Amino acid sequence: MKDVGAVAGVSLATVSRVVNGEDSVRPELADKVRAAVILLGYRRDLTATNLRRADRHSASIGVVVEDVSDRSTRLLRGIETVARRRGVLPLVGSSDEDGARERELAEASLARRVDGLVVVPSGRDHSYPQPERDAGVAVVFVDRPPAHIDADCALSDNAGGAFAAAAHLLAAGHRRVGFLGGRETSFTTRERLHGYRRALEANRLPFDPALVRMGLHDSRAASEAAGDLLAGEAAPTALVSAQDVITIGTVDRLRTLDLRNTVALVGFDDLVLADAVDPALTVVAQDGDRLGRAAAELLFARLDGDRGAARRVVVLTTLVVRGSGELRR
Amino acid sequence: MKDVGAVAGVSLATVSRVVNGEDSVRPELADKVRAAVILLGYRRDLTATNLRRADRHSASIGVVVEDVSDRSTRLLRGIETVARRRGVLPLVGSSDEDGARERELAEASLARRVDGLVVVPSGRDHSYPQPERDAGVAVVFVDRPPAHIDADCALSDNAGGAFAAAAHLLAAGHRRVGFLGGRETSFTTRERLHGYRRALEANRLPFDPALVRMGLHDSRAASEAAGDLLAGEAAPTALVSAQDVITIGTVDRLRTLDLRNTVALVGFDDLVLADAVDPALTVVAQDGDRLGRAAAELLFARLDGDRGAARRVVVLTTLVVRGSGELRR
DNA sequence: CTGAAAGCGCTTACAG
DNA sequence: CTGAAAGCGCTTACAG
Repeated sequence: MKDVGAVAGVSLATVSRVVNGEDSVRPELADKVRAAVILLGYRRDLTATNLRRADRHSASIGVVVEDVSDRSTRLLRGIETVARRRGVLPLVGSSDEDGARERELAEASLARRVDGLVVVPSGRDHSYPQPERDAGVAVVFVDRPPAHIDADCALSDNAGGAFAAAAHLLAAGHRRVGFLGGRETSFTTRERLHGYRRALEANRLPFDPALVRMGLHDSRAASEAAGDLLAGEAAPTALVSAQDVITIGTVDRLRTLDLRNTVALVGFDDLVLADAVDPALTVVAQDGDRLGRAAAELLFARLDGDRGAARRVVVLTTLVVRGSGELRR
Repeated sequence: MKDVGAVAGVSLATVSRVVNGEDSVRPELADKVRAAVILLGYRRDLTATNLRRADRHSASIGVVVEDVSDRSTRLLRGIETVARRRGVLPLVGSSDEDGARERELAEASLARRVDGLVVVPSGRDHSYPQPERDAGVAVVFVDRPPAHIDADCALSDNAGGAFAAAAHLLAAGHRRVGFLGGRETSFTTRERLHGYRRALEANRLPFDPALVRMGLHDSRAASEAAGDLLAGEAAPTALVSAQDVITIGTVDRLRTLDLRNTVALVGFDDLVLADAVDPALTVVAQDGDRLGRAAAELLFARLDGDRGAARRVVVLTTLVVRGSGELRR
């Protein structure tokens, strides 16, 4: 900027004013400055701008997701979409569900003076951004509620989705509907189990633990659990899978057992080839993009001055009917 | 930092030294400083650090991909993995294959003084980061080669993968192998077509344009093209699909035509439920994670002082045999 | 309308 | 070993 001023024959302050689009500078001087800017290929240093500026906005936010290459991709895109409208760029990191890493990543963003933070919480305590929050950094959690901090949060309607999945199967006449779930330490898993139970209740059916398998962490475990369940005395005639990897394992097992056209299945989370499988997969689809947008909107509302109580936004799921869930009893 | 100094009863310079882990400070003073840091919840402002520091490293890089929620997810993860080892955080953006947006995003990163830039190039001219590059910012392109700039680049072995796909089908006895490709403006598409042609040549078969459909931009177009191809006089007995969306459309059409166990298929890019489809999908899998890691390694090598000529790294693909590609003629 | 100067939060020679 | 001071690239009252 100093150099630009030298070339244009004006002070550094004038260059700053032109670069910032102030209209107080005489047009001919402004033109000279702009010419010098182009000549020198000058680009303003936003980090310095940010350091000096009164509002101190870095136009970047920190985003800590579970895994940028997996579950969180659409979420990230949703956040990006909203952020871009404001010229804000996300700094991203994958926590891999590790609370310590989550915190490290969040603090790494904070050290770079982000204006806000969106976190998919993994650890047991999410109070760590409180100091920055008090200093005006917006903090929003997404996909799961945080612990030990009263902050905004955007969630998927996990219970509602699982309810819809189970209710759909019950409506098709099934009375023995199994549930294949992930680890019960997971908030989303618990919510989905809860939705399943509510659907049973609504149909005046008892909750039968013999129809439920939890703690399935990958598709292999899911495949085994499904095989187990289906080999039992009073095997279920329909299954709810609470996660994409579980659905994959279950589909595999139904195929092996030649039960794919016999045992109905509704999965939670949509899958790319869901249409190509036989029968095509009926699923409860989450709207990751909207979830991300909701989180980003909560965040920017805070940056825009919203001082209200912490809000919780729930994004609805959609039942996508394709075939596997419509096999009648 | 000023406040910390006041509380600890030392100068700002001493605080800086302690925070930076210099061992020149007397232990008792250092302890006082650390106590004050904790007391005040002080966290260093990396942006200010970066502004003053001699080396001027911001410990962040810019990453512009096609779409964080789609094709580029594993790539992004690979970059993140390598960057994290160095405490570097990526600023990410999706270009949606729009050259102007790509440039905007890259420049937005550059304005935030990133140490390097990884770009999946979309536009026609990628010389825009040259000024910063001259100033020491590392610039690497990935997935496609850039134009009008002589820079490092990490690519998938598109030609080799397509060669392997076609050769695999030819080895199974097929003589009429079709090719379903995307837009020919795309570098990867052209490379894949080229690999397919090389496989024909290697088997002394002529290239027959009647067996090729290009410009397929989504699964619906692919489905139609596949139907078209298979309805012809001398329909192919095997197909190579050059992209994931094309594979999805093709699988759908083969199923509709009841040809899925008759016409062999090898797809480019792996898919989540590839195992669950009947027959399971044989594909040429790209290693997006490694591609991203390769790009990041090129970048950090430059930051570490590598001044050699621009390098091009090619990441190999893998043929994953599952069934659809092993149907014999 | 324009410039000289202070200062954002830091680091780093330079003295002492 | 420690501190006072200069300065990184900018913005912004304050004069003129």
